[in-house]
Amino acid sequence: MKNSAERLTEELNKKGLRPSHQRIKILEYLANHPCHPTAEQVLFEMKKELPTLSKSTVYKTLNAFVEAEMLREITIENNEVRYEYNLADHGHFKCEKCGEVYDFEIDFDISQPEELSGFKINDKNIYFKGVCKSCLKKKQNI
Amino acid sequence: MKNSAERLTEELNKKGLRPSHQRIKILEYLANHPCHPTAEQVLFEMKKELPTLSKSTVYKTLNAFVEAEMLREITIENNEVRYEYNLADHGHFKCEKCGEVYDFEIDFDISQPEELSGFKINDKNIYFKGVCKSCLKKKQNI
DNA sequence: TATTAATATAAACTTATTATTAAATCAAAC
DNA sequence: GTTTGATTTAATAATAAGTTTATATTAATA
Repeated sequence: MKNSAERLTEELNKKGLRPSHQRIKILEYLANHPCHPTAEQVLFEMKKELPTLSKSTVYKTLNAFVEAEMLREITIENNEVRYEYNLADHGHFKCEKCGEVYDFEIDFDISQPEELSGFKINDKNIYFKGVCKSCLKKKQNI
Repeated sequence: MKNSAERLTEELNKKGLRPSHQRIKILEYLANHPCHPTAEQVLFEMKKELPTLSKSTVYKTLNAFVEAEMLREITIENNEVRYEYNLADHGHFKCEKCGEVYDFEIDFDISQPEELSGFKINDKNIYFKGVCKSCLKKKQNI
């Protein structure tokens, strides 16, 4: 575990968030897995460790983390918000077959487009869609 | 009008869509305005010309146009789908103040990222968020 | 321990989208 | 021009899914 509960507790304290058991566990999960779960997926996953975890706690916790800039919200599809711990600029690829989201490195220091001169840019997003290697492989084996 | 009703009628016929009055008007609107409306905004706008236009017609029409690859769906926020006639690759900027969406040119021929080698890419999207020039100007005048 | 904040539970809400069905429109044949 | 059949539209209701709220309970801090 790169991110120990101790370190994450400290991180929560720094942000003025009381380090409850649930918050530490949820943050630990996101910090130590390169995943991009929806709120629903976080709930499903964390129920294994925290059987009493509730939907409202997950939503409140994730929103609090985004507010505190500990997590990043990503929008690829119009019907789901995903969360990730990785705050560094990078692109996302979503597989149309399996739904998995992959990270990829890409140069975000694109020169500011002429059309946006005088604009204040707060957030840059790049996402691709298609079929991932693993799903392409499956298809061939049919 | 760059795109006459006649030309659009032909386009609809080519795609196998009966060129109804509503379809022509909606397509005409999108083809001649560089806008990125939601279904709701299309309804609101077109009601001026087509007072009896209904929600279901707008949704069906827009979906049919996307299906026929006459319009492109764009997802920036998780709670709204926007539509545009411009099928060429370009980026989008959404202003967090006024909600307006702007187009900008950007090089999409980025070399395929290493992490995506072996992946099939069907769709590339780039969107920025921030505050547009016009809203920045307003702020200064307060 | 007292105080304050966070969680669990269930229910309610919000809102984009779709289904349904009757009426209207259109194309084509008569 | 009229009839016929199929497609499209209008209007309403229903769906569906993610998200939020109310409240009682529990946990964390001072």
